[in-house]
Formats: sequence, structure tokens, C-alpha cells
Amino acid sequence: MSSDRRKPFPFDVFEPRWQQRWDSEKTFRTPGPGDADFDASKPKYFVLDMFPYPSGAGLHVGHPEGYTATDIIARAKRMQGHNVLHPMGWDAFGLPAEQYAIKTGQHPRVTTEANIENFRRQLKAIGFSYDWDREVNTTDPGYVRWTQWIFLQLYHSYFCEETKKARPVSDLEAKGWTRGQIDAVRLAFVHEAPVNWSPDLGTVLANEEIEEWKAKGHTVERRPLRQWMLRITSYAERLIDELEPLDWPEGIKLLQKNWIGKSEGAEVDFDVQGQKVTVFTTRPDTLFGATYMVLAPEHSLVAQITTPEQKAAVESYVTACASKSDMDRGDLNKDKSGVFTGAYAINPVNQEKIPVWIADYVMMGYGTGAIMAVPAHDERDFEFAQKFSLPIKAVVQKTVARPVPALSEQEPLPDPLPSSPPPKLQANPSPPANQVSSNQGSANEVSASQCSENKAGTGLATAFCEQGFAVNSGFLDGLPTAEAKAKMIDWLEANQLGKRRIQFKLRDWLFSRQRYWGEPFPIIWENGNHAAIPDSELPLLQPELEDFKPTGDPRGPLIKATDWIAYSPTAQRETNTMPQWAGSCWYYLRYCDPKNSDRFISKEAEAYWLGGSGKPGAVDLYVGGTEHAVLHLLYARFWHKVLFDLGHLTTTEPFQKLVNQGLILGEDGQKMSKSVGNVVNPDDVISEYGADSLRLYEMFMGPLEQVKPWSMKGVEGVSRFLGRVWRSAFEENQAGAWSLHPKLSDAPCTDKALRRVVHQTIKKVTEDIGELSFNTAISQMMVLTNALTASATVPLECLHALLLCLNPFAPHLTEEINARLQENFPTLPSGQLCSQTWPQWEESALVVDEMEIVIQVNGKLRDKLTFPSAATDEEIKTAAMASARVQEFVGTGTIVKLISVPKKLVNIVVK
RNA sequence: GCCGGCGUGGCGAAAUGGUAAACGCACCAGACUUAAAAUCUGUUGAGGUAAUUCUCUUGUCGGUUCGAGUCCGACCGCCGGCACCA
Repeated sequence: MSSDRRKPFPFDVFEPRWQQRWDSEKTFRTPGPGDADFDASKPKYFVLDMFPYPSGAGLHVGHPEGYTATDIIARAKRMQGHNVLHPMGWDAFGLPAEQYAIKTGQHPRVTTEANIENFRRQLKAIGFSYDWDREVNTTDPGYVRWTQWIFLQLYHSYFCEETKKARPVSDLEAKGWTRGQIDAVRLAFVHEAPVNWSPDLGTVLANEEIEEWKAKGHTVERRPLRQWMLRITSYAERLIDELEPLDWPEGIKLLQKNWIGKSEGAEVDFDVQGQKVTVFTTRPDTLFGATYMVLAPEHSLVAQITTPEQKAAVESYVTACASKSDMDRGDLNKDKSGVFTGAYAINPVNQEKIPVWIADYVMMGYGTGAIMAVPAHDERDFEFAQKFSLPIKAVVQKTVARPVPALSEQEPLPDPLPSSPPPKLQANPSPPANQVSSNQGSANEVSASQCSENKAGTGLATAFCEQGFAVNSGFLDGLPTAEAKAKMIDWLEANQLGKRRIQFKLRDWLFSRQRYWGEPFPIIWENGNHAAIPDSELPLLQPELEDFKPTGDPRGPLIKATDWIAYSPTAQRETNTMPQWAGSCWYYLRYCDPKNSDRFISKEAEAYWLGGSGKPGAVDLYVGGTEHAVLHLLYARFWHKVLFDLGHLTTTEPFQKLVNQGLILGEDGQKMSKSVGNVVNPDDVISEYGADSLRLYEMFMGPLEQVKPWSMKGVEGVSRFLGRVWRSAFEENQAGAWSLHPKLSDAPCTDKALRRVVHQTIKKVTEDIGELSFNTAISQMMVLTNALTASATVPLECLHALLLCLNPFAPHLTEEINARLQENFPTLPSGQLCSQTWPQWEESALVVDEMEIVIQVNGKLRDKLTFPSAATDEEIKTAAMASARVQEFVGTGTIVKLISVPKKLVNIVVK
């Protein structure tokens, strides 16, 4: 590791010294409400990092990227007079720790502690200004207690549909609801359903987690199990709507919106052999074009409606689907498959008899698990109809076929039974391919081919899925799609054949895991009923187990702790544990009041740190990777809203402003990975170039949000810059000792140009930090440093301004220079830079005596002229016209126009 | 397939609709040195020219404008997310 490279400044000596001092003096301790030294008159600023999962590999260079950004903000905000909450903690439960523990035979607590130790050491070696007194660890009993308490808040609550808020279930008890009725609406509830079970991990996974673990080589299959669920779907609407006022990247907002997946449409009831089958559709306007129906293979009515002739085929298809993995089923490249049930459904709008099929392209988990197929206007239905030669009937066209009478709201809705006789029933379930059952002569009917780019006569080439105008649709004919939808829904509701329905893709959150290293549920089972244990029994910790390997038993490894399970002679503990998300859902709250043993957060701390900004979001700035766009960020918003509804919080959203740092790639432009061997270890960078160089380089690489490759040469570059800053204060003698630079002078700066650069720098750095544009702030400080290097004297006030600006970026170097200067110049402000006041720029120092005006002819640069800054527009224009170069390019042309931009340019338009 | 984001020197990048390439890397040259490293100073988008100059240049094509890297439209390429959601 050691290199013979001479260090440009003695960071190896002073960096650890400053770190120790900050640690022992608790320089960055942040008093809060209730502390004697808390100053409530200052505004608060809560700047948060996504806390790390303390893996065995230690920090990688991606961690310090976001952490340096927030540290710069935190340090600058402190200097600008804020009480800054800037904490760090550990997301320490989770599968990897347990997998590792199983492999090595060590208790996960032991390995987790060691990993945390290492992470903490690494973070301190980068000089982050965290208040380590507020450190939070999700596995601490004092933390687990409140995670379990919040779970019980969910358990004891339901979602009130009228107020759209969580309310205590005691409200329902007061109304006389039965136990069963209440259990059916709790926000934390037990549900038996097919879940994502991973046999080799021995646990179930949330939908959102499947990809991650599959990518790591684990298998996931569907299996019906009894599980704890959280009713996040109740909040779907609010989770979309309340995204609006947040300062999040639009892309992330959209990602969440799409994940929640709101669709507006209708439920329509079909009659299938006397059974009511409800379908969901977003295109009720195409009901007249439904030519068959499809049920998901898992649909509960499949067995009932299947005719004896089709029984064998249907059963074998259902069995085949059940054994298919989600991956196979989701594969879009495969052909559509399905089988006819032998049954027919009656289309309620025209009494047409349509065949009922089952097919795996219809999912049981979305909508009602049944669809009306409109092959003319849905690509998937179209593909299926083509394959199985089902009829295709166009009911929407691009343009209006005839003048439409204005839609009158008073217009009576037609009778459910059309006055015209129903069309002939199709007895044959497999009519000829590509049949288009329209074109029967009515003037306003169009052939399907008119709606597609296909040549007439051969049927449709593709489905027409856009909006248009209804045709072949009885009382909808001529209406644009939006109006046709509304009218059809009105008709369905009026005739009690269906209703308006909003459908979300979001599923309820599968919240239980069958693992050891997680929070046990504070729940007991007695006589088949679940019940909460009293708050006084929290935290409920996992029992000590010798062997915590998964058993393959879906109840999880805790079943081995027989003493622990036995809660009372008649009651047993729940043996499932919570997922890793539980702890990370609320850690930002705990930082505000980390040691409180009476509440998860005191009212006072909550009001100050989370409610103080008057905005919907509690945390002022949250920086982290994109990978949490739909997991952690959605879950935390959900919990926050529940706690808000129940009166425990005063804000509706956890994170006001969110910034995603971009991935740092390896030097080769590839994603960093052990197998490729392009991983950069921050420890190595620190020992070679120092912590300040690491910090500065990561900020100088490019815009924070951008993906960018690592470059050791780049680190060297910023290290050279820091060396120049150092040498603007000190010079080295023959023996290698640093002494005060003779160029330094505590006389006021008389160099106007230098002074202007100083104030430009203060302005730019101040503004750029506010916009998280750290790379450009650093550029400007390089410009100033270059000016100081070139200057014959280095005025102390100029250097001090630079040190203040640079302090949040390179705290060790700047504090060291400042401390040494303080010894020689007693006029300098006392104390560390980090506790001094942020510098102010003077507008008067920015003004220039002379300005350079660009002279363009027809938009092309032809000359540059210098004027006193007081020159008038007329003077400039006259001088511009007089310019020999301008004359040359104007030539014999006529001047059409003269455009003058004050202090910038003159453009002469010549024809 | 759908939804986002991004395309600027050899490289990382900068640029309220107004001098494209600031700052850094790399390269080259000079100063210091016996020499090297370090440091300091300077050169470097491409093409033409004797030239202080000219022409071209922000993925491609078109548009708006006195003026476009920036705004609008179409296309091409790369990256990320979702994926039979009816």
C-alpha cells in the first residue's frame, strides 16, 4: 500500500488528528429540544443519507459519493446558521448477515457488530460530520421495541374509507363489529394466499424483492401460505396523489406512479350458465366488441363452468399452469396458450353469446381474474383470437363516420335489452379465422379493415388500441372514446350490470419472513386467533438459538425454540419475523430522538426536526441510490402516512427533497464488481491521497446524479489542487518542514481583480452548494486558487474566504491551514472554520470597470471591443459600426437591424 | 413492446436562447535541477492559409429565431425501469 510518492501535503499526519478531535470533542453533536444547549431560535435542517447495510465487504466508493454530498450540505448549513440534523446508522437485520452466519457458524449479531465496527471506522476516516451520539442500529433492542410498537399500531388500525385515513379498530369495536369483521380490515392482517416462496432461502419474499434474489441465483416459486400482510393498497390513491408536492426527480415519481399503477375503468357482470362472472376493463366503451371471455386458470369458477367434454383439457391446462414458474408465465416471447371451457357467457349489452376460455395471459391477482376479450382493440386479445380463430369485431374507428348529435345529459339511457333482435348465436366455438362480424350493411358501420393499416378484405393486421369513435356499438355509436366510456358506465350502473372501478397494480405488502435475523412479530396465537402482546412486553427479542438454519418448514426456524414459543399454557408466539424493510421504514424518525425509552420519538423532537419546515415532507434532503425507488421509498411513505393518520406525526410525507446519486463505474467503464476486479476501495484511496482528496474527487467527477467512471488520475488532479491550496499558505524547506509562506500578508487586499475572483467564488460556491452542483463549485475554487498562486502576495482575507468556502468539501486540510494561520495571525476569527460564519459576497466587489462586448454580423462573431462599464448603448453601437472588421463583413449590404444585448453583445443584421 | 434519462474535444465535463469547450485529466514544450520526480509557465477541437485570418464543429435531418448545444418535430444510438396489469 505504501508508495514512495512524496505527499503534496501532510494529510497522513493531520487528517487522523482532526478526526480524533471531532470525535473526542463531539464537535458535531446536535442538541435537540430538551437539551440544555439547544437553541430553538435557529431554523432546522435535516439532511439524511440512506443508511448502509453493513456488509462484510465494507464501504465501496459509491457510499461516500452521496455521503460527501450530504456532508457538504450539512457543514455549509451549519455555517449558515441552521441546527443541522445529520445522522448515520445501520440497517443491520437482513438475509445476507444470516446467510453468512449460517455459512460460518457465527451468530449474526457477532458478524453484524464486527461489520458495523468496520463501517464506522471507514466513515470516520472520511471525516463526515455525523452526530455519532444519534447513531441508530435497527437490531438494538431499544430500536426493535419501537419497530414492533409501530407494527402494533398498524395491527390495531383499519383504513376508514370515508376519511381515507387510518383509524384505531377500537372505533369499530365500539360500533359492535365482530372479531372476524375487524380482522378482515386491519392494516396488518393474516392472509392465506399463493406467495413467492424461495425453497433455498427458506422464506417468502415480497413481489418487489423477487428480482434481487433471483439475480443472486436463488429460486422462487408460488406456494399458498398463511402470511402477515400490510394493507398498503388502501393507501394507493394517497401514495400517488401526495407525491405531487414533493421535490423528487420526476422520473422517480413516475416510477412510483407506474408501480402503483392506477387504472380507471369498470366492472362488468356477465352471466355464465347462471353464474355471475365479473370482469374488469379499462375500455367499457368496447363492450359491444367483446367476442369471447377469458378466466385466469386459478379462477374459482373454472371447475364449475367447464363442460364435461372439455373437463380433461381444462384440468390438464390448469395443472400445467400451476407448475409453471412466474418467469415462464411472464415470458412475453412465448405464444399465447389457452383452452375452451365449453361454456358461454352472455354479453349484457347485446345478449350475444360468447365462448369462455381460460388462458394464462390473464392473471388472477389483478382485477377480477377474468376479462372480456375485445380482440379488435387489444393486442393480447388480438393475438389470442388469431391463434384460436376467434371472431374479431371492430367497434372503434379513428374518425367519425357520420355527424353525431350532441350528447345530451337528459337523453334517456336505452333499455338493457336492445329492441332489435339479438344477433344469431354462434354455436361453433371456433369460427373461421379472422372473421369480422360486422359489415352487415348499416350505413354507419365500418369494416374492421378501415381501422387498421391492413388492406381491405383480409381482416385486421393489428389491434386498434388508440382512442377514436364508437361504431357498431348501439347507443354509443359516434361517441368519442372518453364519452363512450362514461356513457357505458352510466348504462351499466343504471341497469345494475356493473359499476365504475379504479384498479391498482400495487398488491398488499407481504410482511412476514421465515428467518431468524429479523424482528419477531409481537403476536400470539390462541384458539386459532391472533392477538397482540402488551406494549409492556416489548421489545420481544428472538430467542438464542444454536441452529438458525432454515428448516424448510414455512413457520420458520423459530419453531425450534419451544420454550420461547410457549407464551402461556394456551397461547403460542408467532414464529415469523419481519422483513429487513421494517427497520428502514422509520429510522429517519428515530434519529430525532434516538434514546427515548418512552416514545418512538418525543412530540417536541418531532415538531422541531420533522415539522419545522411547513412543508409536507419531514426530512429536508434525502440522498441515496435509485435502487430504492419502489421499495424502501414506498414502504417508508406508507408507514409515515399511517403514523400521521394516527396523530403521531405532523407531516404527511417522510422526504421532502430526494436526490439520487449516480452509480460510480470502474475505471474501465464497467459496473464495479469483484469478479471483474475493477473495485476501488476507499481505504486505499485515503492512504494514498487522503480523505479530502477522496471527498473532493467524488464531488468533482461530474454532476451528482450522473453515472460516471472512476479515474485515479482524476484523484491525483484534485490532490494537486489541494496541494496548491496548502502551498498558498506554506512553503517547504530543504528538510521537508512546512513554514509560513512569505507571500502571505494580513494587509487588506488591494488587487481589485483578485478581490473580484474571491467574491465571485463566494457567490458561485454558495449558489452551487444550494443546487447540489458540487463539480462547478470546485472548478471555481480552482480558479481562485490559480489566481492566488499567480499573485505576488496572498492577502490573508482572500485565503481565509477560500478556506471557508472549501471547508465543507475538504474539512481536514482547511482546518489545518486555518489552525496554523491562527497561531501567526491573531486577527483571524477564532475557533474552527466549521463553527465560523459562512462568507458573504459583496456585489460591489463583482462590478467591473471595463466590459468586453462581442460584435456579431449576422450572428457570427466578428470583433470584440472593450468599453468602460458606464458606456451607453448608443456609444457601443456607434463603435461597433465603426469597427474595421465589421465594415469588412457588412460590405455593401444594407443593415436591416441592430440587436444589442446589454453588457454582452451587438448583432448587426445585414442583407 | 411501453415508460423514463442521456448523446458536446483523446477522456471527466462547463455553458440564464447571446464569444461552444470554463475547470480537471492526458499530451507536448519551456523554466528550475548535474539529472529525475515534484513544482511553476505555456500550447493543444478539425481543416485550409504566408497570415494577426477564414471555413467547419455539440448523434442525424428539418423547423422557430437577428442568433440554437440550449426551444419544437422526426429519426438514430446508448443507459435505466416496467413487463401479458385487460
